[in-house]
Amino acid sequence: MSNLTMEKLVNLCKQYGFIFQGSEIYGGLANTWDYGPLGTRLKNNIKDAWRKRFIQERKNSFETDTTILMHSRVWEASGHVDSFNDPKFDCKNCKTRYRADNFIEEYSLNHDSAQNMAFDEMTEYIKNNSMKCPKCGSSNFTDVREFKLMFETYRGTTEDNKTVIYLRPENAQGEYVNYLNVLRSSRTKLPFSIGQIGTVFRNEVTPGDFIFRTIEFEQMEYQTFCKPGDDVELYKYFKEYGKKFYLDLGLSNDKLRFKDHEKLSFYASAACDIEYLFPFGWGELNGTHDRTDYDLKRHQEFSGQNMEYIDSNTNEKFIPYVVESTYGVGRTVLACLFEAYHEETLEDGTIREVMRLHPYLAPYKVAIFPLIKKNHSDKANELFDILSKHFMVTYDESSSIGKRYRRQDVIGTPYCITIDDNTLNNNTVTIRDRDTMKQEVLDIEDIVDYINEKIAF
RNA sequence: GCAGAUGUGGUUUAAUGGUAGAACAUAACCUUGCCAAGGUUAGAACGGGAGUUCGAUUCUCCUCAUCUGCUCCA
Repeated sequence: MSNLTMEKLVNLCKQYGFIFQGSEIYGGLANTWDYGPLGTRLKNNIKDAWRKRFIQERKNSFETDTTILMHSRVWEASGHVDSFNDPKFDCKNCKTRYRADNFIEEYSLNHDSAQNMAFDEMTEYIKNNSMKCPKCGSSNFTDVREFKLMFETYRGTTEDNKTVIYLRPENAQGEYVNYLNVLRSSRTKLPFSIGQIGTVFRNEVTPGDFIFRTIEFEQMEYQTFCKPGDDVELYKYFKEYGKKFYLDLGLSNDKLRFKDHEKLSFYASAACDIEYLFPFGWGELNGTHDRTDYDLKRHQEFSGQNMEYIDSNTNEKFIPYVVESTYGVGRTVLACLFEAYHEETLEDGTIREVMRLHPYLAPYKVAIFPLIKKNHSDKANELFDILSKHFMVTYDESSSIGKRYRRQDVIGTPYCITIDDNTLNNNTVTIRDRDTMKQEVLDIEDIVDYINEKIAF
C-alpha cells in the first residue's frame, strides 16, 4: 500500500534529511534542490549501481570525468549554439506561446522561410503580414524574444578581455572529444563504450515537480562507439539493458514503459525513452538515441582532427556510429523514493512507514542500538567501529527501542542490530530485517558476511 | 514566462490591528529489557522588503518560494 503524494514526499525528504530546498534560508532558488545526508548517500549508491552495471560488468567499457567548461567551438560543432535557443513570442490575449520561426513558416501566406531572419525582423514580419493567433484570432503579440537554453559565463578577468563560455548542457560532448584519447590509451577496439557521470545545466523555463526537472542536474551517460550498421542492434540492446537496470534497482515493471520518439532530433536516427509512472504522470528516466556519426563527423569538421577508425581486419576506414543512453540521476532518485515508500498498518492499528529501498541503495545498511544505554552502549560503540569499516552504519541510543526501529524503517535501513546482555556474555546480537520484521540471533563474527551477502547488487 | 491559489516552530495547525497557543517531532535527565510506553525540562515560527498606522503576523503594494493548470523541455 502506498499513497505517497509529491507534497508528502517533499516533507518527508526534508524531515529526515534526504533533500532540501536550494538556498532555503534566503527564500529558496526555484528549481534547485540540495541533497542532505541521506539523499547524498542514496544518490551516490545509485551512481555506484550504474557504474557497476555499465562500467565494471561490461568489457571494453571506460569511464571518464570531463570538464563542465569546454571550448566554445564544441558547442558550435554539436549544434547547440544554433539550435539550443529558440525565438519565441506570446499571444497577449490567450497567453499561448509560439516559436516564431515555425509560426512564420506554418501560418504565413507564402510559407516564407524564417531561417535567416533576425528576431526583430520576425517581429516585423508577423506585424506587417497581420498574422493572427490560430487559437484566438488576436494579433496582440509580444515581440519575438530569444530563449537561451545554455547557461553562459565569462572567461577573462577584465571587461575588454571577456569571452563567452558555456556551462555544458549535456555530458556527451566530453566523451566525443575524448574518443580518440580513450581509443588510443585503452588499446581497445570497436565496439567500445565511454561512460560518464556529471552535472549539466539547462536554463529552462520550467515547472518543477520537485527534483524531476531542475536547472542543474546530473546525468549518467553511456556512449557506445560502433561500426556503422551495428548501431541498430546495439540501440535495441541498450533499451532493454536500461530497463533491466531499473528493474534491478527495484522499480516495478508495470510502472516502466518504453516511449519511442515520433519526432526525431536532427542528430538522431532513432530515439526512445524509458518512462516511469510518477504520481504526476509518466516521466522520462532514460533516453536512448542512435546518434549515427553526426557528432564525430561534426567534430572532425570543426576541429580538423581525423576521427576515422581503421578496422585492422578489413582495413576499412570509417567514422564510428554512436549509440547513446542517458540516465537522469535525480529522476532515478525520485522514482526509487516513490517506489520504496509503503505504509503498513500493524496489528495494534498504528501505521508504520517503511522505505523499502533496495539494500544496496539504502543510505545506512545497519543501525546499531544498545538495548539499555547504561549497560550496552560501550559494546555497541565497539561494534560500530568494526562494522563501519565495511559499510555505512548508524547508531541510536535515544528513546525506546521501538521508536528507534521505526525511525530506521522510514529512512530505508534494511537491518537493525540490538546489543543486550547476551552480547556481553555470548557475543551474539539480535538482527532484525526491515522487510520481514523477523529477528535472528547472530554471532558478532558473522555480521559482516551476513550483511554483505544481503546488500549485493 | 502566463493564469489562479497558498505562505505561522522540523511537520500539521489555532488565534489576533496591541505579549502568537497547541499537537506531533527534536534534545537533556529519570524511567524503560526488543517495535512510535510514561514523567520532568528545554530549544524552536508569522517567507523577504516597503507602505498605511501610535502600533502590522493580520490591511495595501512589490518581491521570493511552493502548489494547480497552461507553455516549454534540440
